[in-house]
Amino acid sequence: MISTRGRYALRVMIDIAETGGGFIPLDSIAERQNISKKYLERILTVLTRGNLLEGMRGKGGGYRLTREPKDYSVGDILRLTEGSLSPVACLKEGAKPCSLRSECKTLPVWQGLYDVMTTYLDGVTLKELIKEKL
Amino acid sequence: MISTRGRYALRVMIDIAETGGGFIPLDSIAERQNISKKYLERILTVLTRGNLLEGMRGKGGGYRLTREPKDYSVGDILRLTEGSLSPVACLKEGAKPCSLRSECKTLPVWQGLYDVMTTYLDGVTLKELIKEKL
DNA sequence: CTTTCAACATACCAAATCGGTATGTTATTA
DNA sequence: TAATAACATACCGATTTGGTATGTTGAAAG
Repeated sequence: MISTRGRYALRVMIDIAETGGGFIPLDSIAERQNISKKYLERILTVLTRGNLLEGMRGKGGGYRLTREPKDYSVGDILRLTEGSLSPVACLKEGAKPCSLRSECKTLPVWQGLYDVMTTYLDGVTLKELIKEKL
Repeated sequence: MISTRGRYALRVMIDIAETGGGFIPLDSIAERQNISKKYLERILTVLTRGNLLEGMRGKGGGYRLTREPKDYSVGDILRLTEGSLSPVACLKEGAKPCSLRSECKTLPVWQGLYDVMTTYLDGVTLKELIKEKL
């Protein structure tokens, strides 16, 4: 349902948020989180392209947040890495409108499910998930 | 996320609930719902094995509900056909307990998501989805 | 008692997705 | 110019998904 891409992405965002304000190299994230470097690289690429992270090359480079932890919702992170949070294809943004839409008896169920999911996930921010620095 | 198996299953349950109290043959369901007969057969097998439906062979046979529409929740139907409603593997019933469970910062998120989903889906019954017979 | 109807049981298949790896290029700093 | 580390592509095996084919069993009608 939520694949490792999204789950790893969330863990990585928490990791970076906790580790500090500077650029964090991929290698150290992979080590702490116990994720294959190459696989993690693909996930970080998505996060960077989506402007949730900023990448910096060369020595002293790495990744850092582009905003404050309180300004990331879990929904933001998952929507980007998973593609969509829609539980069914017909509710995905950009899906071809179903011809039976008006008479579909199941649509309200999916819409309702979609709503409770997004409300919940958009309500949790990174800030609430990181360990406060003492 | 929710595959056609679960979506079809829900449509079929609504169909059977609306069509009446007798045995409804697969062929007529497939026709009304525009689903391939052979694929539908597999879904109905799951629903029958899970005791959500009762099958009857031979002429005059077909499928019928084993309970009243108000006693089926959407969650029941989807849990059976989709296997689980858990959004992540580590929360599936019977999953090997994650060794990092106590320190996992993302687990509460998944648990919370799981909770809002099941609360919602278990709160919607078949009865609310069928067209009242006038 | 045999034909017909319709559920039940297996096995197979193509395409897509998932999780992961390999190889190489570009930009930054020491 | 050498080391570092992000960026870019392309490939791969295993699993899941959606679907089909073939045949068997049981119940009712004739």
